Amino acid sequence: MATGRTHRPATRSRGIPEATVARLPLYLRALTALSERSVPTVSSEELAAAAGVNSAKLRKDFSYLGSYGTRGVGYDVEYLVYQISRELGLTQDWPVVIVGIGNLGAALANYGGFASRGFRVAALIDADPAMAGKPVAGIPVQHSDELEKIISDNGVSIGVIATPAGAAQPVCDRLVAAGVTSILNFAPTVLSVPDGVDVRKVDLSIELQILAFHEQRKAGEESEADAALPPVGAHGAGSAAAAAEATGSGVSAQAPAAVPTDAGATTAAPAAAGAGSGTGAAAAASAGAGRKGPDGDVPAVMPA
Amino acid sequence: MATGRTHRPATRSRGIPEATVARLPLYLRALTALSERSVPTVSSEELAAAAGVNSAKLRKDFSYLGSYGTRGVGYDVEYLVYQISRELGLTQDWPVVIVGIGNLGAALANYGGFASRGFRVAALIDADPAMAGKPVAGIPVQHSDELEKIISDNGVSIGVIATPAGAAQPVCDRLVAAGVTSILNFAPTVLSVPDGVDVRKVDLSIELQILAFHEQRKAGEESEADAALPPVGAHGAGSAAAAAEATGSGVSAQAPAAVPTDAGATTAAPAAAGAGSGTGAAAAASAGAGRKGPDGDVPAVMPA
DNA sequence: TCGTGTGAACTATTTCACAGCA
DNA sequence: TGCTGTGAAATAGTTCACACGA
Repeated sequence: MATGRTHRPATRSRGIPEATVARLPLYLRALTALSERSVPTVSSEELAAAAGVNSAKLRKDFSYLGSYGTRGVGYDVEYLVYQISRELGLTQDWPVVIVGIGNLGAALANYGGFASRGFRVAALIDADPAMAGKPVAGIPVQHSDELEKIISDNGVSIGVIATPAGAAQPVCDRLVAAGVTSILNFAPTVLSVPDGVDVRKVDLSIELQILAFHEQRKAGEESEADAALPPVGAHGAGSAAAAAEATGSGVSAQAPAAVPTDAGATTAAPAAAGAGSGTGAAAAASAGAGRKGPDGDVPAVMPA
Repeated sequence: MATGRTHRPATRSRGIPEATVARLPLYLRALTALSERSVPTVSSEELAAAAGVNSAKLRKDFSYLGSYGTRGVGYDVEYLVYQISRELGLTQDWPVVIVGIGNLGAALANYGGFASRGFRVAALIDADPAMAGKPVAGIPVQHSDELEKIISDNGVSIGVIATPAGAAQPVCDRLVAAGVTSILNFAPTVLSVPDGVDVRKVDLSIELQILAFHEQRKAGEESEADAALPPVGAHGAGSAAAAAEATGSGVSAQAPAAVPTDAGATTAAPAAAGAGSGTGAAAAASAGAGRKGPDGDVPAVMPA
């Protein structure tokens, strides 16, 4: 593998920035809501507000798709819904399989937004024989032995992994071998996939940790300097609407802004520890002496 | 606020970039795994592989935390686990409440990684009286009437919303009013919160749509002159994919790289359509005339 | 007159590449 | 000798601000 350092001619894709692609679903949702209310047109300002972004960004995003608006007026809701749907590939049907029908898998299977927008749950797969045949969300669970057959029979190219961490990689490998080229991973593991396969991950634990980081900062700031922000006792600021005004003002800064959900995707972890491990138990000697750390104790952070 | 464009002394936070913060949990997980295997030290190369990033990025990330490595050797696993945990604020206990104990809420409550790493499920809350008292994951569900009391009694500052979309904003408002300053939202809605409150969202539908976008690109590249795309009687613009160009045959490129999970957070949608709606059924007249689109019909994209 | 579309400026993030320490 | 730590260069993404068309 190695070879060049994966320079890659850079973000191919017709040129729509990833950041923009990630926001299209947001716009689409807001537009769909407007459409349902039969609103004929929206301005970038209004739509941006509904989608939770600022209008300049929205206009820039749309500019990558083409010129679908009308100066002095705004955007035609229906037309834009169509254009974005098409751009996202939602005008076609995407059969998906969900592997791992535990609590989470069942929740995903029942998730309404799943069926809408072109996604169709082609099958629910679980390794537990006892689950086989049991209907979840109206769909009978199938045993994982069938995985390959299901994938090819249905032309599935998107797989959702909701298995325990340990089973994720093996399942992923099988999915990929069977032809899946896009994976949504809910298991707390870094998946290694061949080039050309996309992986996106959703990780509760990571999200919480990011929140904790900011939460900790807030707490520290209280006493430090600016008091304004977190108003004592309970109750958070009141200003809710305040921010309104649009653009400027509010903003707020400490907004998480944009944080990668990431996706080791494609490139994927190359060597990924792979070998090694052989070490096995051994080294009960515990870890390093008290390195620079004045504290040898070390925390806890119990593993999952 | 208004004043300068919210310059804010800049990202307060000691200066650790958001992108880095978002990766710390990843490193932590990899390190914890190594720690369990009693591996004493790791090089940036190894750890990076395990975390699914490249070593340069990892070293740069760590450099924001301080100089915790040893040249020529690597990083002391235990020590690094501690440092990152501390940085993320995981050395303290974070009580969290999960609101909305449906399929998803139950899955979250049962999620192991939840309890670990300093997070503790302080309470499960649901609006359905029938749920009250029923234990989920060993914790009895409490009625939402108790929400405020639970928040303050337990000093909860992090809330998880797993309710249906419609209930999300009201629940969010109550959580915030009760003192919660960090919210993890699983409901497919843009939450509006006051300044100082962080919101992160996890949205299955959005992730799938992003995958679909890339999947579509892959399909189109295969045959270059897209054929499979949506014929659709309507369809305004022509060229659709076409442009693709394909650049590097090797495809690859379309790696999602880093895409924001985002978080409208803070600023949040101000006006957000709010009112309106009253329109109700009315306007069956359908939307605007056939604007530039030669197609008045418009697609489907059924709403959720 | 109003709001889109967009070049340009600015900010954030990633990658390079190499000096320097254990 | 090997690997960290980090300026500097290269990219990516956001925001500004304003010309232009309906």
